[in-house]
Amino acid sequence: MVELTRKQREIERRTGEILRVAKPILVREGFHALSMDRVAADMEYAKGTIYNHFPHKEEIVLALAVQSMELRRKLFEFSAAFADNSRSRMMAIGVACEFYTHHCQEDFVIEQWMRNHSVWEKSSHQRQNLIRQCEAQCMAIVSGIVRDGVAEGSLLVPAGMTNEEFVFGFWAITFGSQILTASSPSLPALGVHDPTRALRIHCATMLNGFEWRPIMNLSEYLSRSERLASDLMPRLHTLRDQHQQTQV
Amino acid sequence: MVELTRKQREIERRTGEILRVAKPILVREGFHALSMDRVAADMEYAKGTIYNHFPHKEEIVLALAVQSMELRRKLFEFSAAFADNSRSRMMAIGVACEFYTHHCQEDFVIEQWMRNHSVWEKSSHQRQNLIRQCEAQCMAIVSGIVRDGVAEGSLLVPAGMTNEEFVFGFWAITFGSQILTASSPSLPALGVHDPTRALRIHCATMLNGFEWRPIMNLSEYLSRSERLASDLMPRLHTLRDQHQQTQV
DNA sequence: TCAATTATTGACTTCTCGTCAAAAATGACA
DNA sequence: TGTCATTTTTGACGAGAAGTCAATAATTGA
Repeated sequence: MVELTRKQREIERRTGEILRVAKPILVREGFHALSMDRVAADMEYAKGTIYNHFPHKEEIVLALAVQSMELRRKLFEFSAAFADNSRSRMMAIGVACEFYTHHCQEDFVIEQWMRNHSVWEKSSHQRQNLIRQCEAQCMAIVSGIVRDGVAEGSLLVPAGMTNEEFVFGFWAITFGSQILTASSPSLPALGVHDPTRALRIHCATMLNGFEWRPIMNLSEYLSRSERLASDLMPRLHTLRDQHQQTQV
Repeated sequence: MVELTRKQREIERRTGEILRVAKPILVREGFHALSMDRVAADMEYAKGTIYNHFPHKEEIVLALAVQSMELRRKLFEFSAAFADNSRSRMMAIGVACEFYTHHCQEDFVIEQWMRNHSVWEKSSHQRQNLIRQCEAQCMAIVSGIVRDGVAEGSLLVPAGMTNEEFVFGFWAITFGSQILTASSPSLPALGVHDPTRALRIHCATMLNGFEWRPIMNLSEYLSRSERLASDLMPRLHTLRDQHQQTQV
């Protein structure tokens, strides 16, 4: 029994190693470059062994995506508890998103691959569910903040709109901005020189537009964001490094 | 000379046919399923002939993307001229985006493939530039509306923010919402039952938040959007059908 | 120690990409 | 119309990746 678990542990360890080898290939050279032969060669195992762990490379991508989504959830969990009033907590989520975009670029790239239709479709329901769960947990964290805001009386979500639909708008603008920043040929050439700052301004406008108190004017909002970011970011760095330790 | 052009025309016609054959494969079965062998077989030509037209399949995707972006631009051009005051014109752009998402789904899927890093990187600068141009034209149309709004005095873009950065927010939220709707496993399960309506509400909030006059309350905005949509949509359908005729 | 179970291996089949020499079609000119 | 240079088309081919599976090796329990 003890021996069995030793072997079992050995196998689990190798699963992690496969992911560690596959991640930079996927992130830096793309899905096409990630081949089972290559992973096997890099690890000095036979290809069949890799297939014992993952039935195809799409499953490797989803396994990586599970890690990335878990990191995101951890960042959200931590950030959501970092401030006191609901609006600041929402702003802290914004900081977490900025952190994820700028300092967890690899994970962000992986999330994009995960959202690729052909990758998603081919992978196991089990891992799909893990991702869905993680997504739901992230949503629960943020919509929880909205719920608290409503309960505090500092926010009124429009009639006929769920808290989650309220969150959806912020999710969409953050996510869309990330993708455009990463994939639109040349935002600066289009006149978009500082997408991060622009995003902050738009979020501020939305928060004010929904009258989420305390209302702040723009410069107030921006300086608070800056302060929040410099307080929160070091902690997020630690969190991220811890998370990466766990993956070994 | 006349003979030469006949041959030339024959070749151009076939380029179009390749795209017509490739489009449904890419859209319905994904990039992976789009193989040169398959296109050749479907058209009853040899593979080498297809390679005479396109050096690899990535180039086919970008050629399709050029068509899709041109359709988008046409929709924007038409919509931007459809209303009189600047805020309504901005709302008309929103309607055009909704139309594109719901009634030009194939083109939207193609745009996503175009934004895929490995596809983009491999394709010719010439086609990349066509796409960039189209993107810039779309941006120019929308930022033009913003400029007009500022000139009319019905809108004040925050200091230190370009018109394009102002547009960027709307672009991001619209685009992000489209991607999430298309790729997030189950928005309804997350509590997002009507993303389209949610998006409208968020856009309304942003427009009001930036004090783009005439300010409207939510129900006013939604009923106006609805009216604008029912006026504009039939024209956009015509426009789309015309565009598809040209591609033959 | 040995048989049963489990894990690993890499050769093999199938598929696609992208190339290129040979074959076919075209066109200009006598 | 016949000839020949040019252009276009063809499909066989090499390279390389996906995924399978029978043979081999390692591990375990008795």
